[in-house]
Amino acid sequence: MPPYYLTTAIDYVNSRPHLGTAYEKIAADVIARYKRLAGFDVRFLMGNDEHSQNVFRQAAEAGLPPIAYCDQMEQEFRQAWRSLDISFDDFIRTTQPRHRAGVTEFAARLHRAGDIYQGTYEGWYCVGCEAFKQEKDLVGGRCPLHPQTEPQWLKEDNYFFRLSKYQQPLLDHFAAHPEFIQPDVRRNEILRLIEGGLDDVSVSRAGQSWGIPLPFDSRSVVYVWFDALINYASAVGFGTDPAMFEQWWPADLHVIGKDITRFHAVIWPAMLMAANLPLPRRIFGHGFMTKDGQRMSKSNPGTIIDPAVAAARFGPDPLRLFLTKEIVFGSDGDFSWARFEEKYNVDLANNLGNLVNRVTAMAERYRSGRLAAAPVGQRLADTAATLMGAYTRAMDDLALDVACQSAFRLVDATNEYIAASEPWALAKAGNDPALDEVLWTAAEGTRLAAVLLSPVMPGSAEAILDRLGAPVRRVADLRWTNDAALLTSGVRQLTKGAALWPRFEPEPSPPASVTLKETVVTDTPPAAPTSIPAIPAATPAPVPVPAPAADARLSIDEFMKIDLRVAKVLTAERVPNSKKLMKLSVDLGTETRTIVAGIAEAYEADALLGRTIVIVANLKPAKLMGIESNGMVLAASDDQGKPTLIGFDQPPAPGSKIK
RNA sequence: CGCGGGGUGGAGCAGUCCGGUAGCUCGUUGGGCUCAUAACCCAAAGGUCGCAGGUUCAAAUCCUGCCCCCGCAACCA
Repeated sequence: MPPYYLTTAIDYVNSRPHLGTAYEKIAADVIARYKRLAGFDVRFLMGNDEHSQNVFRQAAEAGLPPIAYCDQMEQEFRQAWRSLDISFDDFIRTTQPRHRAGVTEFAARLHRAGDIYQGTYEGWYCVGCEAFKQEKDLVGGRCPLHPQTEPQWLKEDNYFFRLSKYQQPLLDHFAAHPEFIQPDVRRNEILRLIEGGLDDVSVSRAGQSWGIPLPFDSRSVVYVWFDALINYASAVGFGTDPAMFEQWWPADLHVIGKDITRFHAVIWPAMLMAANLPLPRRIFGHGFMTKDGQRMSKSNPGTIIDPAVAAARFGPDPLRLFLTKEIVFGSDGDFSWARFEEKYNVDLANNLGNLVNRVTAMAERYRSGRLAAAPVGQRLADTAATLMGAYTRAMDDLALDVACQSAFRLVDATNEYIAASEPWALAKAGNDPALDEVLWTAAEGTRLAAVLLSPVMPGSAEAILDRLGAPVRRVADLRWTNDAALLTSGVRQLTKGAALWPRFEPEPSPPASVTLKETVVTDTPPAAPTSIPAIPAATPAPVPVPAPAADARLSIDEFMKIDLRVAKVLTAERVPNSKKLMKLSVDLGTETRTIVAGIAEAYEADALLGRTIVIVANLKPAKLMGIESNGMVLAASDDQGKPTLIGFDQPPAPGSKIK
């Protein structure tokens, strides 16, 4: 069997997986499963990226050694992927010995090749932050967070990768391999970037412990992104198992997000050239997910969807189908509960599920479930042949959405075939040969649709094949050459079971007077499913509920550290060129303060004048759009991030303490 | 001139690279069927393809200008 090695990006472990990361894994999983179906020896790699300073900090905050924190996160991620039925063959962590060995070897090679050289990074360094600061981040020559300490002009010894040297070789490679980076928009973007000239890049950080030491200078660690990219090689034995590496490298496909295409399409290939290794065959930069049209972001909690919650709605397969079929692979896509439910009803309840139901019901009713092979109806056979061609072409082009549509056209064609051949009429007329042919053909059309959909909906495909009494029912055993055709031999025992996807009946919509904007949007489904989906995940996993922090409650002393005060707005003006910021001067009784608040989207300046508000009075100053803010205005935020100011029924005197 | 995405029947989207009858899903209307999950099948209505110019025998598609919406970053202390 020819090998096929594909990877997803490895994930930062400083937050739990969300629907966007899940989308990437699902898409890659569909490709992996399709390749297995097509007869390839597939190796599907995923993993976690652990050597980031954020992770180090996050662990410290959680009071854990970094590695223990990463161990925990690994379980979270594995659990999430299991609940989505992701069939990865290997899961790499950048803290594993095999990866350290790979990175060490890689860095040594580039160093030997003369493509890593020592340089210095110069800049302002704040001892308080333990970080370099850009000139623009300093306020009056001081770090805004540590105004007492004098920033130092530091030179840090740093190692650089000679990326500039590979500009022309990269352009040559792009010219010779137009399919190297897809889709085309990404390719053009990267081409322009390379044509614009490439600068050498820093590949090391000095004075840090959380990372992989440079083999030629143990005082420095490998920069996290350099470290991370090498996972694709180290996972198949680079630096540890030459025979294995020989077998799997180069990777056939890197599935990544569009935000990291430049790392994968520019730096990574250049690194491989420098190491004298073959380049991956294809890189695909998929788009991003939005929720109800809004970018998923942490500052907008209503947009964050837990993939396990989405999968728990109807089971993992409807989610996998929705993301694969409804989003043009390569473009951005939107998720909304309403659309998800609609597509569930249309595709699964009405069409595929109903088809399985009517086929098995007719088999039971007319033939006690037992069907013997019969000639296949020509009109369906012709349609099926066309659709299978379209399906494989689409899959091979990574047009996953188009492939799904082809599969569903076969579902439609089978439904149409049944309507046109009217088996119920044949039964009444006692036309047994014709009835046998129609029942067999309909069962075969349905079985074939299940095979085509098996990469997208593996658990469901097995359930369907089972009911159809198909000769091969386990997804892992399906082979394109044997199973992807309308069969004309054998005897089957079909079983009608409970509906695979019971129709979802939405709650009656709220009164029309409630405008959508004011409806609070949450990240949980609007209503519970009316019945439990019949198809469990291959590995049923309980929905993980985020564990509440052990005891996050404050003591009264801690609370008292926060100085909340009543303040009266004296002046208010929008900060020029800003979208959200309003500059306020407020009366605190004893003094007048300038505060910059992110409320300009919700409040007009005039409406704020004279208003009594609540502020945090003892916050460290911060500079926003060049204006120093001395406090924070308290406001409630809805899930869309829109603030509503706190008010009083009787305005107290400015300066009053709040507790 | 910060970067990027988008404007196509009532809703949500494809099609735009490579010009040639504007397509899909939902919804609406009418009909059919009764094997099936009020499902399925057939048919119909409904579109100045954001606006204005230009190129062309021919423009949703190519060129120019403009308008509008949405992300990201700057800015949510």
